[in-house]
Amino acid sequence: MRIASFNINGIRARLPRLVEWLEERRPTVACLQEIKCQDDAFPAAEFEAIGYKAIWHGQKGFNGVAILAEGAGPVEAGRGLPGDPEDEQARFIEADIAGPGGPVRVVNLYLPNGNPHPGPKFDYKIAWMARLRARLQELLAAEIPTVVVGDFNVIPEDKDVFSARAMAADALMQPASRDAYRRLLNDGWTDAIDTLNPRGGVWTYWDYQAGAWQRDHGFRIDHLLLSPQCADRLLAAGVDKAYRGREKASDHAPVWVELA
DNA sequence: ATGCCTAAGCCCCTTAGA
Repeated sequence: MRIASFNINGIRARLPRLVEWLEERRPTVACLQEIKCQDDAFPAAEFEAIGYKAIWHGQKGFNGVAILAEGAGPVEAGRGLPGDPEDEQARFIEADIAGPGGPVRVVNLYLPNGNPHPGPKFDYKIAWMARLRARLQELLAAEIPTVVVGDFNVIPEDKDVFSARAMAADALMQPASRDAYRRLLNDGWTDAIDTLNPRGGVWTYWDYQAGAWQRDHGFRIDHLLLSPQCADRLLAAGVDKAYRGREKASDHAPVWVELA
């Protein structure tokens, strides 16, 4: 099965491009971030028409996540990141997906950006990452085959950015952000793209500004983390880079992992 | 040091993104 993740930056503005990608690539599961719409505005019928059932967690104007799956569709297993009842931002949804190798839990997240650093938005990011770690530790302890995907808004190492110097002040690569991401990996999650591209130089995001796409000034912030049960089944992982170059593209490209 | 683009709210500028 192939599980994909795509920060689409507005589902209404991107719908024709998104349908195009789904039909051309046919991922088994497609996790979307930054849908930027309220629940009643989610275009579920358009996805049904091409064979995908969906669950979604939206909010007005910003954020918002969704999981699409072929066949029987996703079975929701939770929405909203546990650990802070005050947090109402729509950034987290979990589902179980039936597969030929047994069910797989898919966690789809849109981690806070955290800029500007320092400041309250950065503090929210780091606190969110601590809550995420706690939730993911529960899933590891349960030994559920799990794939955690999404826009993590963390550049894990200098090899994951076109210029570490240009981005040095950014929240995406502050030591506190990287340490929190490293702690996740140390708990037992496998970063699929990094494992298959250990020398780096793989980008998943290119800014709209300053000709970043034309200059290939990107970085890697969209990640696919595999629990040990899924890491054993890793066949391939990659970036659908060409979609970033199309008309009306998102500033992110889709990423995907293929499991046996 | 700053803006470079883009989407969406709400209503043509502001907020947020990364």
